[in-house]
Amino acid sequence: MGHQSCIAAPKQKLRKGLWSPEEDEKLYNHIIRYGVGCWSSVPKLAGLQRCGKSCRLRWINYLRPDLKRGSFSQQEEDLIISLHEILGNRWSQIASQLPGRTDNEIKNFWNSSLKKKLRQRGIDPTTHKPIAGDATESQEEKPDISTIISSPVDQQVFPNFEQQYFTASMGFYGVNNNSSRSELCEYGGYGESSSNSTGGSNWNCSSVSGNHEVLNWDSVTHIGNTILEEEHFEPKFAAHSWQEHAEIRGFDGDFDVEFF
DNA sequence: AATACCGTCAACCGCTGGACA
DNA sequence: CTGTCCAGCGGTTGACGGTAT
Repeated sequence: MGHQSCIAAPKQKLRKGLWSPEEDEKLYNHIIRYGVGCWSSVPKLAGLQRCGKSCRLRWINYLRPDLKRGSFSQQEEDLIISLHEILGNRWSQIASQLPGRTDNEIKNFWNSSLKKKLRQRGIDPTTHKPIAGDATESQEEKPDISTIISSPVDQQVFPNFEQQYFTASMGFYGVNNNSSRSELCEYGGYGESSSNSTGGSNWNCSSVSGNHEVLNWDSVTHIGNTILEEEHFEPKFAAHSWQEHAEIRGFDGDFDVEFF
């Protein structure tokens, strides 16, 4: 099962290793002109001796025009840490909350820098809990995470959804514990019309376009109570309201949530 | 000056799950 | 149901540059 990775065609040997500027140019021009389509056909159409997988990676991690370059800001750093506490090593999900950053970039940043920083603060980067024997010091040095994540109780807004979280830097989030994977869903849809749904029991992330963030009301079996209430969102978090959320995000007037 | 060591980052590898025949 | 193809994901590797010895 699964697909074979970058096996060279019998006739021509596929290139590996670092990309040359010429290769970058070919790939970039091809995708700008024709779009991605099927990655496995991209190298042939673009005139590259690379496998489709390599092209895809090069585009996603380096050539994409919307990529943000340069070092991570303090806000991004805090966000990665707080998201990692919730999501673990789900780099792509973490990356989806940081516009212009790739999963690879975040993973590298985590492994080369953030892990070390957390250890220096006496925090286990895996569990995000104080390292044994270093509890006192780490408690003192640990940043006030309530400024990053808090746990609002806005049942009247989302009566069927118990897991709603506010993050000062990200906005308002719910947790989708669909099957074995939990994931964050950003709430919003401000300024949009609202409708309701009764059939579901959990949220699913939808696409985010512009400043319009919407949610899918998805039918899954349960809400991620267990994981987050027990492990992540205990009393240390203060409550925030939707109004507060709106104010922090800088919305004027009414805001609404769109269900579909 | 040489080289050993370390940190960073781009790229690869192997695996998974979805779509489809 | 099974096999194949594909995109996507996370772990790992290797190249490279900077710093220490």
